Order: sequence, then C-alpha cells, then structure tokens
Amino acid sequence: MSSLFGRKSAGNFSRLFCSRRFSCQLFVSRLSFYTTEEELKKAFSPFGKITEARLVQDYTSKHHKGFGFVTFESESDAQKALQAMNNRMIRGRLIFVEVAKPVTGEKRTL
DNA sequence: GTTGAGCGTT
Repeated sequence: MSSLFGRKSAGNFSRLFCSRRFSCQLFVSRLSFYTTEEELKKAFSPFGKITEARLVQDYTSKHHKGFGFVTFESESDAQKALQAMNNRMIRGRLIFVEVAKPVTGEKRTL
C-alpha cells in the first residue's frame, strides 16, 4: 500500500520559530558610531533570517547610543549568530552580543 | 567624522 503521507515535505519547518516578536532578539552593544543598521543586519544576515534590525538612537539629536537590537525569525539562528558574532570586529571596533531582555510593559501572550 | 557602559523604539 502506498502511503499518502509518507512523502517528504518540501517545506520543512524543522527550525524553531519564535513567538511573534518577544523572542529571538539580540542585544548588540559597543558598536562603532559609524556603523549603520544595514551593516549590522548585513553582518547578521548569513546566520539567519532577520525580521528586524534597529539601532537605538535619539530621535531628536539623531545621535546613536552605540547599541542596537537584532530580531531573528528562528530562535536557533539567533543564538547561533550570537555565538558567531559575539566579540566580533565591525568597523574596526569590537562588539558585544547578548540575548535581549523582554520589553517591560508589553503584553507577553503565548 | 562624535562620547564608549549599556537593554531599547517617533
């Protein structure tokens, strides 16, 4: 008997997906002041699918504070990029990568 | 061409 469900699925979803937007976020600090979001995203792109990349800066003075956040689509890729890009050199400066802490005040619905 | 530990957002 031929199994109708015995075939391999082309779109394999074996990777872990994070919940909406409160996970898979990486905290990137000690960035060079000349580093942009595209450089950050471009540096973390080969490690996984990035859904969001932001550099924290003042919305009035336009001066960045030197750190940012990178959101990955899969949690496994986020931690893989963490270990891969931690203490890495960008723009001639060493950067720190850590797991971002959850946003306070936002609803965390699973 | 602007400072240096850090967990943030119009």
